[in-house]
Amino acid sequence: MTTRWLSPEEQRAWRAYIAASLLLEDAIDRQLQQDAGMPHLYYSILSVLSESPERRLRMTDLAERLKITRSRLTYAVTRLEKDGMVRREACRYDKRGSIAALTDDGFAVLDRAAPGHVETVRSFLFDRLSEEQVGQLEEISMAIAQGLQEDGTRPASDDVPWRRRSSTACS
Amino acid sequence: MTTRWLSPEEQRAWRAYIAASLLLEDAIDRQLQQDAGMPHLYYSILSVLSESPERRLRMTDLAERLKITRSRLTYAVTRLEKDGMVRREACRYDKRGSIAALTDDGFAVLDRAAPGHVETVRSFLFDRLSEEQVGQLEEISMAIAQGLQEDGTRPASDDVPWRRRSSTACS
DNA sequence: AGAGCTTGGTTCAAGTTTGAAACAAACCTA
DNA sequence: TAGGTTTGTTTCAAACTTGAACCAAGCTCT
Repeated sequence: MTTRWLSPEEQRAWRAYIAASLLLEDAIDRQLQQDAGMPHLYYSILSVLSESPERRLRMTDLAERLKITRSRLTYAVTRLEKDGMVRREACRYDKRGSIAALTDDGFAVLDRAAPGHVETVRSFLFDRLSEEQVGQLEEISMAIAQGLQEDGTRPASDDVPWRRRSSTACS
Repeated sequence: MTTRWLSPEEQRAWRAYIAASLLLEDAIDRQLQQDAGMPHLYYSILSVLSESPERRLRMTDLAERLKITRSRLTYAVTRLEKDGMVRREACRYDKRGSIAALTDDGFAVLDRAAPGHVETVRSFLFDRLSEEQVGQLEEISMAIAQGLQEDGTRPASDDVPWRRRSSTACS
């Protein structure tokens, strides 16, 4: 089967996209590292927890929401716990389970960092896009995410990467 | 000054975008790691080099094109050199300079991996988007990247003799 | 010419991510 | 109910990234 190479338009879109996502993540990471002493992912963990019932969530659910591996989450939560932003609790329904709970300190840090973070996202992203483009970005992102989440086991070819499923993500 | 929080639409777009970019990079990294034994960035390095005149580029130019730090590039090129995909050469115009050159082995690896990579990008990205959306994605990405690059610290004028334009292919 | 600034690139330590392997609890099922 | 499988989480080593510090070579100005 002969390769369907990218058209010039696709080529341009792909390169622009790669560049933009690298630069944006970078800028956000830098800002949060500066102002909150943690990378974007860690901030997102606090953020998701803060919106969850009782400000706590099971590790697996948290990983699922954030679209990251369990192992990566374990490391991150360990660090956040060390810093007193999060506390681990046992799950009483399932003794295997572990629950991450946002501490008051964690909430305070989040609260302090939020305005700066939003400002950054706004100035680097939304201030540059028209209202229409915001809608387009959402649709495009949803389409991409959907394709990557739909349940593993694809027909035939087994060297195609698969991905875990879940609903929507975080800040 | 009171924070301009994200509107519900912006919120949704942001979260969808974060999820999509994480998932996509992840899928691509996994595919390339599988099929070419290297992460996406490393593949991109080979790809950019392969399209450069004489298949070589100065470290700084390479870093600039890829939107990564010099330090990160140094590490990556060291690894690629160890694997024989890239060779470092001295720059004769500027004795400080170091040039990364793609080896024949590197080119061969790139050549073998390219179809699978393109197929992945296509199936996870372009197959899910309409032609219109591809255009939108490019415009949105350009807008974002532009804002993040015109970032003070870089004087616009550049008369360096060995600076050149890139052509086509998929990084 | 040479002091002092800038640029190109690497180095180093600390932090993060990855994927596979290890464990333990929960869930079957014969 | 023992044995096997699946599920939730952590652990470990190896790979990668970060940012600051460093060094050498070019540049500027006097």
